[in-house]
Amino acid sequence: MSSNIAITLPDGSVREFDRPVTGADVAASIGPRLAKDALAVKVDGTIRDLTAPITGNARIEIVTRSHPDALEVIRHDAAHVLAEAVQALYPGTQVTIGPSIANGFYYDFARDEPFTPDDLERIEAKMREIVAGDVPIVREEWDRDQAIRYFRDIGEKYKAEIIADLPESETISVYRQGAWLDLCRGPHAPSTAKVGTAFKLMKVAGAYWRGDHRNAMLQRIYGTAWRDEKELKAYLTQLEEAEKRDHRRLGREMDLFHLQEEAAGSVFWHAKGWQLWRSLETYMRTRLERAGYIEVKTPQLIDRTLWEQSGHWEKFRENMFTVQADEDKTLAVKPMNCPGHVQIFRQGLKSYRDLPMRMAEFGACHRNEPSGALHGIMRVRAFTQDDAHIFCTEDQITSESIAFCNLLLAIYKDFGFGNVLVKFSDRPAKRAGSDATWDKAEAGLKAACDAAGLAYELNPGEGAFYGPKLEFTLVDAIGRQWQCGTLQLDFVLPERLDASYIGEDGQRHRPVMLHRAVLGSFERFIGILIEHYAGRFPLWLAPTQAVVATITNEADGYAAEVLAALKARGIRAVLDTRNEKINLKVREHSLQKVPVLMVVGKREAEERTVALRYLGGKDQEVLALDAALDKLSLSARSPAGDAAPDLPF
RNA sequence: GCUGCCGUAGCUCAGUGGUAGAGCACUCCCUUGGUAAGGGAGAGGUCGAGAGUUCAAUCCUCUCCGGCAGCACCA
Repeated sequence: MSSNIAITLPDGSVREFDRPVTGADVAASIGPRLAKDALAVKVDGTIRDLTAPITGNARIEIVTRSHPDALEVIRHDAAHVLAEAVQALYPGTQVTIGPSIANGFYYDFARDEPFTPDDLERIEAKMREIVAGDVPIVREEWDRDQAIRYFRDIGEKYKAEIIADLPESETISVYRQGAWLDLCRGPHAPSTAKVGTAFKLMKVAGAYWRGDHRNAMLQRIYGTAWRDEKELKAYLTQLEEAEKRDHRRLGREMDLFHLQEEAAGSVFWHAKGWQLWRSLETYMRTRLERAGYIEVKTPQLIDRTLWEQSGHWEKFRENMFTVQADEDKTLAVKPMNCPGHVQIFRQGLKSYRDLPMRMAEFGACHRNEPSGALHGIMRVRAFTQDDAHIFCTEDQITSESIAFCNLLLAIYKDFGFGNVLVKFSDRPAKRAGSDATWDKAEAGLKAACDAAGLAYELNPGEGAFYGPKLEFTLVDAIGRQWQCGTLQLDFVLPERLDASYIGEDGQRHRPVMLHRAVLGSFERFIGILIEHYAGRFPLWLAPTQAVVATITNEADGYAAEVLAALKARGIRAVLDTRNEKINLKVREHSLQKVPVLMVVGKREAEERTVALRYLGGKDQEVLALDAALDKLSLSARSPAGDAAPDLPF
């Protein structure tokens, strides 16, 4: 005990101790209440057990339930309690791993019998018993071989395997709660009671041992856990809210599209859904035109030989649909548009003066996705990309990347996606192209992010073999993340498919290809929009923008006039002259999420006005017909506008 | 693709070894009503497909198809 230990607390105050201390000691020195509430301690930014010795000067925070990191500890504890409960109820079940995750925790078990929903109830009840038992959770450090032997002897093959695979330097720690124990790195709260009561088992599902599909399938039990009942309830309510915006439900309720088993993975677009699509497509077309793109259309069916040349046949064969056209002729339905675009580029001699050539296609692609991957219209087998390939020189990579980032941000902003996350994947170990080229390409992408004010997360070594890439993830109205856009540099395909241009020097050169998409696919993006807006589309996107609803059939004539006037202004409106009360009409069109309701009765017919009611509002606004028309056509304008091109980039 | 669950009227769901029910929607009639469900009557189902067990299958068994959740996949 030669030197003192200085413990710095979050408020900046320093406490001196004359010997090694623990988080529990420090908490106790501050107050009994804190000592009681403590779950763990954060030492220089790392969460540790309260009993972990602190041997040197440190900044510490006592982690109580209100601490930002408390949930991490609570959920991890909950996972252990879950494992104990399961082994108590179902002897012979092997435990594997059980981490805390976003919103909760899970534990993977190896057991021949499947767990049923009834089992989950029993397990949860048992967990509550264990928590109520207030059993101390105690850390022990074991010898490696002894640990392997122990777990092997009690039949815990998976645990033994985990230990055997831990690096030699790793301390083998075990946490004991009562008679039960588990191999675990920790940290844990001092007692099972700290889990609290605000948890719930949610579902059981399969998961591969170590996430590898060649391994055994384990049973994963998911649970959620929170600081208190109020948080738990808020979370469950949020799940319900998310369910209400499910695009599959809204797609049906709003008559946008349907799916059926004879065409699994392909969408039947109904009139309203297709209107939505067309609005989006028109918008994108305007955007692309203004950004200097040309639009093309390439074949659905292309001979196998071209796919062999492009490399798809070798790398992507499994996901491709093929057609046996003749005995010796195999065609493939295109899974991507790039080879087709290169064919167009290759027609005629290209000059450096033609570059950059920005070639866009709303390309309908088919990929035979695994059945388990299909999900509503978000993950389908037939989809249309907002695809484009920019053929350019290496010198143009940076400016083209910047232009693309700006375009992408502007588009996302038009849908209210202000928060965009970027992942930057740089050169992988196995790659094509020279280091000098990669240097240029990576620098170009980085410059693009900087110029667009985008912070990016680095994904080292995760680039495609043919070039580095950016992936753009947007955050929707309820905080969920969707990866949509992408920008990939490609030095390989122009080579494989022999694309070239004549440079200033009169020699042939390889263009660089930038693969890029903003929406990703129309299907998926529309699905995201449905959920993001909860079906309440902004006026310019809403399939039906206005309904003219009559109160009495004495207003039918005038209502028809109003409808005609709306249509003349290009507003998508329908007439509701049914012999029904206005209450019913308001209700039904509100449920259909029509943005504007124009109610006309005897009074409006006489005064040539309309009573406007906006979706979600209770108030009505009575305007002269012309004023109402002006107002609506103004607010129904697409954000892309129809202004002159804002070139050049 | 893997594990588990599921498939009954347009939708949401009950139900039973002896060929089926509710609510909403739909159709018709009455009602002309001022901002989120007016009233009445009626019609509607090869119980996902195929095979098996059984005197008898929507129900039990198997296979297939599709859906849901998760895992794996997303070049």
